[in-house]
Order: sequence, then structure tokens, then C-alpha cells
Amino acid sequence: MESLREVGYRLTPQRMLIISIIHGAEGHISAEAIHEQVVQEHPYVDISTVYRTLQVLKKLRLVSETNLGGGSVQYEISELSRHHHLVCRKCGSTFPLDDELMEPLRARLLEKHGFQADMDHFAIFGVCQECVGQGEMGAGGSEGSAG
Amino acid sequence: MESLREVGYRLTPQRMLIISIIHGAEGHISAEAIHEQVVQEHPYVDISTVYRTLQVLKKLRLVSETNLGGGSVQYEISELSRHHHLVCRKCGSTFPLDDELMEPLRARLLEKHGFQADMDHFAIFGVCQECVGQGEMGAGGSEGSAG
DNA sequence: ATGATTGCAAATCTTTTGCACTGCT
DNA sequence: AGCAGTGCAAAAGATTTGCAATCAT
Repeated sequence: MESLREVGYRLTPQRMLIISIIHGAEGHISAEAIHEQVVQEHPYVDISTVYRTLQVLKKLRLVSETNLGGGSVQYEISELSRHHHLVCRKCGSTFPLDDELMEPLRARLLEKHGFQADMDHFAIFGVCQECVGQGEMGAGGSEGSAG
Repeated sequence: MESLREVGYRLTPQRMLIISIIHGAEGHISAEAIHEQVVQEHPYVDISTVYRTLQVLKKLRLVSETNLGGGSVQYEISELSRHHHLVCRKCGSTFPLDDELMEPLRARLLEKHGFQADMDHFAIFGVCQECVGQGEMGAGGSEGSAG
């Protein structure tokens, strides 16, 4: 929280509130959901302030941003345990995925391409165990994102 | 191309044109860019038709969809060689990544979680070789908005 | 004091949708 | 002929921006 000030940004009540809400959220939370909670304590805070704060936090890499395919982007405090998500394109459920599984890939990217992959918060689309073997259903699309 | 008809969809000139444009594009192309090209040959085709066609093609998994963090989503014919992208959040360049590197991860997801990962067309954000070690760049610079 | 930050309103941008008409099968 | 598919216009939804007022430093 103090990191903001250390880098020259001002620590406003709005920013403190927004940060604590993202922190308090279990896992990810959308900009709109953040705003809803902010307004409960501080009715005149605009959603643009939420977005602007998120931009700052992203730039400082204090929060990670992930597109889970649900229309809006999800945010999460970066310090929290690194993990990723399996997103089922049939039933829409998401499953947490430990970072450990990504480690070999991360290592090989660095080794073979000199590429420092962020992969703080990955979304992997596919079909989950339960839906495998069940007929046709909804839309598809594979997409990766990291924050 | 005929796959559409085989599954019961109609093969209209608009769809043929759209498919051939995606096919002809080197790598990925956005909905808007598709529409721009479509209009050159067929001025009255609406962008909604492009989006609707893309939805069909996605559902049939004939095209893959990827968010490279540039505001709009990118599309690509799925039949083409499976590959992924490294996206540098400093300089913005993207580098192709052979699917081979993803195979171990895909295998482990299936084995440990029963999850059939699509991973047709992944985007991995991070810092590329050239930008690593250049220290922090200036303040207001470009920001790799992952998504 | 002063410039970063905010609230408000309105704009932007991408994508979706309702509806009457058209044209593929 | 019948209905999937289209063009048009307008809506929807997420995110951004201009501007004057405000407030952290």
C-alpha cells in the first residue's frame, strides 16, 4: 500500500479503499464489483476512479489482470499466491491451478528464448474432466492471458 | 470451407469472402481489419456479419481467437500450424512460439487434472530478451495491458 | 502552494442484437 | 418455398477522457 507513495503516487482514501477491497476479495474481482463495494462505504466514488487506480496498480505490477472470458477482466493482488486458472468452455467453471505446473514451461521459455514470462495469473481454456465426453454445447475460443 | 455446409450452415458469398480473407492473412487479423478488406470487394457487407461469421467459425473451431492485448481480439485459421505468441510488455513485439514447448504442459494438465486444454493459440506476456537487462524504461511509456 | 487526483458527464471502442428483407438450399 | 443469413440502425457493455474542483504532499 505504501509502495504507491514510495514511487511518487499519492495515497488517497479512494486508492486505499480500492486496494483493500481487491486485497480482501477472495481471488479475482472485476472493476465493476470493486466499484460496487467501494460505493457502499464511499458513495460518490466514480467507476472511472476505479479504472484509473487499476491502471496505476497494473503499471506498478501490484495487481495482475486476467481475462477469464466472462465479458470483463478480473484483477487480483499480485503478492498473493501465484496461481492460474483452467476455464472450461463447455460449462464455464474455472479451476485453480498451482503455479508449480507452469514452472517447467517458464524455465524453458527463459532458457530457449531468453523470454521472462510473467505468467502471474494465467487462464487456460479447454474442456474440464466432467464435460469431456459430453456432446456439443456452447461457444469456443482459446485465449491466453497473463498479468 | 465446405465444412460449413457439411454441418448445415449456408455457404454465402460473405462467408466465403471472410474465410478467404482470414486464410489469406499472414497470422492473425482483427474483426475490423477483416471488415476493411471485405468492404473493398463487397462494399455493403456490414461488420456485424463479420462478427456473426466469426462466431460460427469459432463454434466450429475453424478459427481460433486470441487476445494479444491490443484492444481487439485476433483471429486465425485453426488448420494452420499450431503456434503461440510471446508478447513483450516493454517493446510490444510478439514472437512466434512453437507448439512443441507447450506439449509437456498440455500432457500434465490432462494427466493430473483430466483437463483437455485447447491452447491452439496462446499469448504469453512477459519481457523479451532484448528488453531484459535494459533496466526500467521511462515513466509514461507503453504498457503491456495483458488481456 | 501546486500539481496530482477526483467526480461527473460524455465519448470511445468493440461487440451484440432486433427487425424486416434477401437469397441459399 | 422456407428459413438461415444479411444489412441497417441502434443498443449494450466495458473502458477512457476532458474539465473544473479538490486535496495530498
